[in-house]
Amino acid sequence: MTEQNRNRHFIQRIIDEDNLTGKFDNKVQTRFPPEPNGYLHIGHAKAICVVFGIAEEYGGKCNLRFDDTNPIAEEEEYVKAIKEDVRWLGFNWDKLCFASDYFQQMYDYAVQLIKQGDAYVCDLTADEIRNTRGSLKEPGKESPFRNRSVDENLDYFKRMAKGEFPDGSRTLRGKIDMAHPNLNMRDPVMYRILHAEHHNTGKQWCIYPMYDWAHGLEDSIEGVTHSLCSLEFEDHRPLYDWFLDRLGVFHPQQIEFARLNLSYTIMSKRKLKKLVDGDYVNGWDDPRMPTLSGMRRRGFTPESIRKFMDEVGVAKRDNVMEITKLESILRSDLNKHSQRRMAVLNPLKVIITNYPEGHIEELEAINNPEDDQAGSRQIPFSKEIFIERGDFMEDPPKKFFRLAPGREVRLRYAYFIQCNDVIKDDNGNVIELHCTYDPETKGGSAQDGRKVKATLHWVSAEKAIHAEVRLYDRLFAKPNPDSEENFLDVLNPDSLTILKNCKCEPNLQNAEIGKQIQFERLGYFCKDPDSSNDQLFFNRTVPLRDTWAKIEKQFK
RNA sequence: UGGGGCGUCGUCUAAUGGCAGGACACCAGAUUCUGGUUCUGGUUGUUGGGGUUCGAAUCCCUGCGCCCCAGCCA
Repeated sequence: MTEQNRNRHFIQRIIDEDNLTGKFDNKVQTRFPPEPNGYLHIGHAKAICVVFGIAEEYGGKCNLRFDDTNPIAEEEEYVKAIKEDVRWLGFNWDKLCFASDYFQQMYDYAVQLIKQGDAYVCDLTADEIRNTRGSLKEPGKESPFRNRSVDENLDYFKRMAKGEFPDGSRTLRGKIDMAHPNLNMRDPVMYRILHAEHHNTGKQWCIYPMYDWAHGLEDSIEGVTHSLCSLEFEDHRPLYDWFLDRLGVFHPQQIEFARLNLSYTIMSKRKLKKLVDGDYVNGWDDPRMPTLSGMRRRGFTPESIRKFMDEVGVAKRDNVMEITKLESILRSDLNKHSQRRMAVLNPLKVIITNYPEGHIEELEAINNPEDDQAGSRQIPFSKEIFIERGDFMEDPPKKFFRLAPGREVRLRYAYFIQCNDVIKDDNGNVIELHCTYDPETKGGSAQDGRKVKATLHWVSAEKAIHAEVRLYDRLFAKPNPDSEENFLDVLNPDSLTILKNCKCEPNLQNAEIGKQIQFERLGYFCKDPDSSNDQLFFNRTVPLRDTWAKIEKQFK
C-alpha cells in the first residue's frame, strides 16, 4: 500500500478504485437528498460533510436534492430551513433539485417496466399486501393480480394517474419474486394513490412514487456516480440495482455508511418533533436541540461542526460519539477566536472600603490572550463591585483558594483585595463583603512580588449592565435516551437554568447577535436574537473546563 | 429464526502479513493575572477457540455478540 492510500476511509478507497478502472470516466458526482419533513440535525451534518466533502475532494459536484415523494409529510417551511442550514455549514450545492421535478419521467419509466412485464397494477389493500408478504422465515404469496396482461396494466396505471380510483385502492408493484429472502424484493410497491396537494406540483399528480422506485431514478437522471446513504439501505441496494438494470439506464453505485449517533442525544426526527409539539423545548431552534438551527442559536460555529465530522470518521460500524468530543472541539475553536469579557452571573456585592467614594477609573483588559490582533479595551472600576457568589466561601475547604475572610485575591486586570467583613441578613445569608484594596497592585500585579492563589472576575456595580443569561445543559440525563422505554422519562430537568439578575461589563451592550464571547472563567456565550435594546439575553454555548467543579464533586 | 451488515482502549478511529498508533475521556504533575489555555507523564484495547505462517488485528475454519429488514415512510 502506498503512502497515498493510507488513512483513507472505505468510500474514498472505492472511488479511488473506480477512478483507476475508469468505471465512471473518473467523474465524481454526489448528492444530499433530504426529505423536507423536518429540520436538519447534527446527524445530517455528518452526511452533508461526507457527500459534499467527497465531491470537493475529487473535483466533482454535489447537488442538494429534496426527496419530496410524500406530499403528506412535506412542507415548504422545511425546504427553506434545510437550504439555510446547508449554507450555514459552509457548503454550496451545484444544482438545487427536487424529486418532484422528475415525476413525469418516472411515470414514463414505469410505463416502460409495465410494457416489459416487470410491473403490474395490484388491487390488494394495504392489509392484504402485508398479509401476503410472508415473514422473515416464510415466503410470500403471489398477488391474484400479478398476471394481468400488459394492456390491462397499462390501462389501469393510466387511470390511476388520472384520478379514477380512491386512495389506497390500487398500487403499481414491481414483478420480482414473492419468495425472495430479501423482503424488499417481494413485489415492492412502486406507486400509491394519494389525492394530496404537493408543495411543488400542487394537484398535478395523485399517484406518488415510493422511495425505492424514485431514489435510484433521481440519482440516475442527475448523473450521480456514488450514491451515499446510511446503513439501513443496504437491504435496498438489490432493489435499487434491479430497477436501474431493468430500465437499462445510467447506474450509479450506492454505498452505505454508518450514521452519526451522539451520547445524551436523540436523532430521530419523529422524537425531535415530539419534543417540539409537546412543548418540552421551545421550538426546533431551541438551543438544547441537536438541530442545526438550535446549535446555531446556542452558539456552535459551523467550523467546529465540520472539524468534528472530520474526526468522527467514515465507516460501517454502528457508533455513538461522546458529546464531550464535540464540546472539546467547540471549545478549542472558541478559545482561539472569541473575545473575552467579564460578566457576573450570580452577583455578590463587594464594597471596597478604602477606595474613594464616587471615583471611577478605567482599566485596560486584553480582548483575547490567544490572539494578539484582538487588542484591548477599557473597563470601569469603582468602589462597589460585584463578584461571583461562588467565588466566596465563609468557611472554605482545603482546596478552595478563592476569596474567604482574611484572604487576599486578585481582581482580574484591577487590584488585589482582601476580605475583612462579611455582612449577613437576618437569616444568616451573606449579602455583602467589605474588602480593602492595595493601590500598589493596580493592573493586577504586586510591586513587592507577592502572589495570590486566585484571580476573580468582577463588574463595577455602578457601571454594570443588566442581562438575563440562559444556561443550557444536555437535554437528556442518560447517555442513551433512545434505548429507554420512553425517552421523555430521561429528559434532564436541569437542561435550562435561567439567571435573571446577571451583571455585565458595559461593553457587552453592543454585543453582536450570535457572536461567541468568552465570559472569563465561566464559558462561551452569545447574544440571543430575542434581545432588544432594553433587554439583553445571553445563551451559554458551553462552559469552560472546570477543574474546581471536579474537585468539589470529589468532596461529596 | 430467512436475508443483509458489523465486531480494535471507556468512546471514536488508524494500522490491511512485520513495533497495535492518534483523538476525546480519565488520572498525576508543571506553567499561568481565567482552577481557562498550554506543556509533560500515565492507565486502558484487537469478540472466543482452532489453523496457516519465521511472523496474524489483518488470511482460513468454527463459535459468540451487536445492528438493520415483514410502511401504500424515507
